[in-house]
Amino acid sequence: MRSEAARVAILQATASQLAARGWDQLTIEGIAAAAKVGKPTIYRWWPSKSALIADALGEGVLPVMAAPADSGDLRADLIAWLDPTLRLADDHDATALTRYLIAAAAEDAAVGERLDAANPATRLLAERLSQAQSRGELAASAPIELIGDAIIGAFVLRVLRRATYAPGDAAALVDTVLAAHVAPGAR
Amino acid sequence: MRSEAARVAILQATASQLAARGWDQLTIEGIAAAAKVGKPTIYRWWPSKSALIADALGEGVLPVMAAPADSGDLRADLIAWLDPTLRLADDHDATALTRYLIAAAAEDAAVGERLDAANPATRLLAERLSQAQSRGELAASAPIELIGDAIIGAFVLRVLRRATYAPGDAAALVDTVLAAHVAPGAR
Amino acid sequence: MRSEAARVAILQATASQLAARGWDQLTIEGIAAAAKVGKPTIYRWWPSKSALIADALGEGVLPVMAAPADSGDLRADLIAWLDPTLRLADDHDATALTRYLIAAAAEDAAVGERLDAANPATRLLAERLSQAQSRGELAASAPIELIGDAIIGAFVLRVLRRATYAPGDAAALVDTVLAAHVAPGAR
Amino acid sequence: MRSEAARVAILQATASQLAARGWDQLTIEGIAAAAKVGKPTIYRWWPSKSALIADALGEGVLPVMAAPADSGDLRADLIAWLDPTLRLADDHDATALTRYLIAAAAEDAAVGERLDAANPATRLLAERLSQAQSRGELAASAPIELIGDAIIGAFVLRVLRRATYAPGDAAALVDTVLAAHVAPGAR
DNA sequence: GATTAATCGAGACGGTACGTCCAGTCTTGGA
DNA sequence: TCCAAGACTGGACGTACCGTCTCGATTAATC
Repeated sequence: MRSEAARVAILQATASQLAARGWDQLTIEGIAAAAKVGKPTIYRWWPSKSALIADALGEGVLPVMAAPADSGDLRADLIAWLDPTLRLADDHDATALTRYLIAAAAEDAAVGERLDAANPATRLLAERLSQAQSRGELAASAPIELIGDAIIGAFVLRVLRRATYAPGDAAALVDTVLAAHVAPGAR
Repeated sequence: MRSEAARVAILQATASQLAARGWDQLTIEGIAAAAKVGKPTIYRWWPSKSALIADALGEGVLPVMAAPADSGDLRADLIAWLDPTLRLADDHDATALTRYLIAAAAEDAAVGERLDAANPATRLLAERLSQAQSRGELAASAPIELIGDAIIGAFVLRVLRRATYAPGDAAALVDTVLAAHVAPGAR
Repeated sequence: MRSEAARVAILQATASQLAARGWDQLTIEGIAAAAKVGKPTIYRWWPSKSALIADALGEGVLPVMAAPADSGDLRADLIAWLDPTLRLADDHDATALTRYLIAAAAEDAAVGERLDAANPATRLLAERLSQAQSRGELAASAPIELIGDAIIGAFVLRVLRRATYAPGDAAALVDTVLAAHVAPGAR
Repeated sequence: MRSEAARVAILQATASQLAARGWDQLTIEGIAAAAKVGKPTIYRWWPSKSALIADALGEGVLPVMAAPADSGDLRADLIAWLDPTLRLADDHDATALTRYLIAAAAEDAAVGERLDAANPATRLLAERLSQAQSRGELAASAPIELIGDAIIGAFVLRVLRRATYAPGDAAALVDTVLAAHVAPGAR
């Protein structure tokens, strides 16, 4: 019978080890030791490091990004949400976990899909956009998913590039991607 | 005196091993064997796997993406350039190298920077956009770099997500990102 | 729980590799391969090559020298035992293992002690001498250990020097060392 | 033309490195560095570590044992010479070089022969014995070489065994080996 | 006294083995 | 009965030396 306590301990250990040491340095042995569990217990239930991370993502053990606020002004909300995020990307330690997850996603399809499904950023952004759409703030024809991809993709790229932050970046990005779809009378 | 033959053989072996086995499975030992070189020769000159890849990128040993054509119609050119790329992203084998490079970039800052600098996609796209700008096809105020980030970032995200291709994706993405900046009379 | 099979295989591989290749050429890697064992298994239980040899000596895996016969005539028995041994010392291949063990003993105290304790030559010679002593063939005051050291030491020296054998050497050595201690009426 | 300065520096470095680190840890690279000489300069003139040591022995760069005194009383002289030597053998650091040379001799025939030829102990002991013989202190029939082998062999064995010193050992050994050959009226 | 050939130092090369870490499998003993 | 603990085979790690090889720089002997 599978021990729930062990399962949780393992996923939490996975998360903390990933945050602390990175994808490459993440070892099953280390996770087992941190979770006070035998290695075979891990191998019994998960086939690989990636599967562990995919599961840890699903479990919400890995940290979470806040949702954009909903003040009624989509543009302002998105900028307010994006700006500190881009600023944070300057700090390579703060984005370390992001990068580790990107690496994991690049290596393993399951992590990629799970990361996408579990990632609050993607989901919450989509929700905010579709809210705006239902209110008429955004054109009905606006391709919500693509807009999300463009914004988050640009963020990912900046993280990978270790880009430096400049004030106005967030506004420029939001405007670039959003401008074409703002409903005529919305402003 | 450093042996140029060894240097080239090592970088080429790095590229071919990376393409064949992926970032995680990439071993210095394997590279050394493939390059018919002693391990210490590699360690003498490169501190890590990442440094090898960064160098291989600089050397142009890793494959290259074509430039968008310049027919005079920016939108059409970008779509023609982007569409097959997105379609290709359906094929997980074809994008494997892309994903390996993303993983490497996520793990190592040097690779990230080099990948950005050496990546023809980023550069060529920027050139095409700035050409369009100088012709008045694109608004003078258009943030070329951000537009590039949004497009390529969306592509990266789809590769990570193993998204499936749908006809029209390329056009939608280009329109989303570009629409706000097309010069008034340009269409 | 330690694997007995692995332990024995490793000690036997050590012995055969030592005999075949010598102390200097003895590699842990080679032993591991010959014993079909992982290197870490060796390092888990033995800190060094020397410790392996010391253990192999204790296990009796390394070859053994016959005891001197006991015909009642000490001098004749010792000569009969020593003569073929000295003759053999002419053959550098036959004494190779002896030399390897000397080298190992010189490098490592544990091997030295174990070699002394496990070496049947020392022990059997001492037993034969003390038998002779209890029978009155040898003076009660005879320093058995020193006599043993002198005989075996001379042998070791000849092996190191790659001395050539001459008939009568054995008798001369036995007489030199023993004469002073033969009990007056024993002959 | 061969550089004499380099030759001497190399042999001295060999000697000091051997004394300092032992036979096993003796590296050509270390010798070259200590002698401020390129490795090929060593390989040009000596085929192996052993050859270096054999040469260093011939050069007298390696330390030397004193001759037994000649007071006219052979037994007393030998004991006086042997006793401090055996006592010294208790100190494992002091005998380290002896053991290293034994190891080298065991591994390499050339060193064995050279060690024997160059070793003052063997030679000086033989000289002292033959002096005693010519004076009639020792029987004309005494096998000088064997007596030497027995004494020095016993010493070597004690060094290998890391035996502890007991007062009287020297006297007992000398008596054991010598008693049979002291000329009747000599005492 | 200049030229030329040998030898020098330095150190990179292809390799082998080192001793370590971790992977993933298997076995055992205690809960 | 299940699981922690941990030993097992195996393979890659990054390092130390091996013995060989090119390099220029420096001598030493010949011309």
